[in-house]
Amino acid sequence: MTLSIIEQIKERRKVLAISQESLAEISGVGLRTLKQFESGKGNPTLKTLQNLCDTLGLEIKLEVKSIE
Amino acid sequence: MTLSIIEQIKERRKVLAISQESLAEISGVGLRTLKQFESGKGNPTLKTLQNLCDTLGLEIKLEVKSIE
DNA sequence: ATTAAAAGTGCAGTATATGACACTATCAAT
DNA sequence: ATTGATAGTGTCATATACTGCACTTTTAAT
Repeated sequence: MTLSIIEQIKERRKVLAISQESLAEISGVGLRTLKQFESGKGNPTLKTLQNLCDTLGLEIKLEVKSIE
Repeated sequence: MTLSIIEQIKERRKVLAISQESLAEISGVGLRTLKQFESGKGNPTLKTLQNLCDTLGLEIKLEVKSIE
């Protein structure tokens, strides 16, 4: 059961015990925007994703899919 | 020298020897949109990224950044 | 049961991503 | 030098991402 990108971000935020409000402030992403993602709505841009990931100490990587 | 996400996608397309036009058609991403990305402009949405990655056999992963 | 903090939602304005069309530029071959 | 395929650009219309504000709901604590 692999988590979606958004779910992974949400999990990471919780591991770091940061509120949505704090993450929004630190990352520069609007609180309304963050709330939307975490409640399963929305379709973030790469820039927004990167802002969040940078703040959370996450790295976005592309891997060649293995032939299961 | 780490490549940007977009650059990695471009590289992958070339490895597979697919034209922008083919990739656009297969992935469902507009040709104009794809051209924009590969020429360094634009800020794709996650959905668009995933369409491209799916088609190219790439997987988007989030990793916890190692300390330095 | 109260309370406070955190998370989620409705609405509305602004910015911008997406996409189509037509065009130009570049490249690779003969 | 021509030709054909591929890549890049200008403009514009439409869709939607981003955001703030105000509000409600949920969660977690005493």
